[in-house]
Amino acid sequence: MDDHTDQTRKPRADAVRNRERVLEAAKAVFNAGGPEASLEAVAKRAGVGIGTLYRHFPTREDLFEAVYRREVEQLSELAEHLRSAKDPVDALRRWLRSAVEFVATKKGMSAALALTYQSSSELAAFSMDRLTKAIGSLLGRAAEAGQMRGDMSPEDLLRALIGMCYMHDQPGWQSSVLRMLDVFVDGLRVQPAAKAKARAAKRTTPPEKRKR
Amino acid sequence: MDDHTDQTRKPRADAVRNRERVLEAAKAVFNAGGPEASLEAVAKRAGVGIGTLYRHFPTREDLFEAVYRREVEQLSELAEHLRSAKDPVDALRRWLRSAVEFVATKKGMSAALALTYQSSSELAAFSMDRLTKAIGSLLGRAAEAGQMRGDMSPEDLLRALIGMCYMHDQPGWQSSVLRMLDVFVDGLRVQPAAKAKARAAKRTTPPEKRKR
DNA sequence: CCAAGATACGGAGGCACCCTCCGTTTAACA
DNA sequence: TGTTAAACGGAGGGTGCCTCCGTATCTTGG
Repeated sequence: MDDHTDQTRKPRADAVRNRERVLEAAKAVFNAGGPEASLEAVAKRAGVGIGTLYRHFPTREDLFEAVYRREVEQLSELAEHLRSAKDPVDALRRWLRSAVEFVATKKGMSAALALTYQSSSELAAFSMDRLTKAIGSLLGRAAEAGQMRGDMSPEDLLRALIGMCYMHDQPGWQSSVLRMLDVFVDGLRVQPAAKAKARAAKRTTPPEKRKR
Repeated sequence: MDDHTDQTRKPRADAVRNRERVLEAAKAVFNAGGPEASLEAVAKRAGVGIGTLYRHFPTREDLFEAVYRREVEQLSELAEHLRSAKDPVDALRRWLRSAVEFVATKKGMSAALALTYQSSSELAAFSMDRLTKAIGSLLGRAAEAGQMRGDMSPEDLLRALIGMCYMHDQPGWQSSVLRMLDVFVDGLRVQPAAKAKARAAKRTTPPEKRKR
């Protein structure tokens, strides 16, 4: 009875490949057809059997969650890449734009997300954490370079971003949010004259919230 | 060709009755089983055939919308009744409590509501209007009686209410919201000493937002 | 009160999708 | 290359969706 075989086996290549394919297909199908789209359609688009889909993602919610998680991770990685951009402020701006785009493509999925978020608060925690860190990284670099106020926490910025996107049912919301974000980033920017003062305030008591 | 028959006929009694029954059943079934609940279950509970249900509400969304509208109207009517209560401040407080309860029973339906709101912005407009008027009526009476500040608009109060309920996934959110509302109403209350001043300020420039 | 016509009712039936189950295939390891 | 665990695919039973139409019921004019 050689039960010493509990050393984990390498996962099968086809399994890994298929999982990836299904995620890709699901992203496309859900974005196009909304959260009610047929899972059989997803399987067909992925070029796998329906059984395979169900083995990887036993419930519809599991699939939602996985797709969403993956995209959050991609946003997070984008922040990683943007860290090496020349202009830190521009990098932050670009990342925010990508985030808005991310929300935009999820338009049809908002109901599904509400449902998923409700059933798995762990997912909410995960994405908040990930996104906060992404923003924090970009924000921190810009602050260290002395180009931005240091008294805005990543959490605050994320909340502002979410709040702005929350009104995404009005027509033209996207450009509106983009405009607001630009204004916002400009506001965060350290004015040349005030640069020294901002650097001094970086790790001390945050200054009183400026009016208008 | 006597086409003068366009004088509207009285609607059939059974049709009216069945419509009402379906709405009642839908409310119960959706609250219990979430927005995915079977429409056939709704029909069965209402004691009507599935065909009848579909004639009255051709799509699932139509049914959602009708149920929701009806409840908003009930909230609105409650405000009407509360207008004749003795204590205007207490009336407002009671209405707010009912509104929170209304949200609470909709817990499972939040995803459906998101969906419905998205597809029919007219519904959103309707309910905002209705609820704003309901609050306005209670608020106005309390202000006229000199028991409350007159510089809070119904829209603001409604927004605050919605905002507070927006966090309804944390455990214990309901009591938290109720507590916050109490604080809020207390804050709106005119202090005996300041009563005269408040009455004077009623229709002029709002005073600076009070601290703490 | 009755007849006639308008209107609403119910549920059978066809269809799409959900999800499980298991015989077949394939990749990892020795 | 053989063995075996793991993954694959899709047939099939079940459920819910929605339409369609013969039947039942209500309103109205006489």
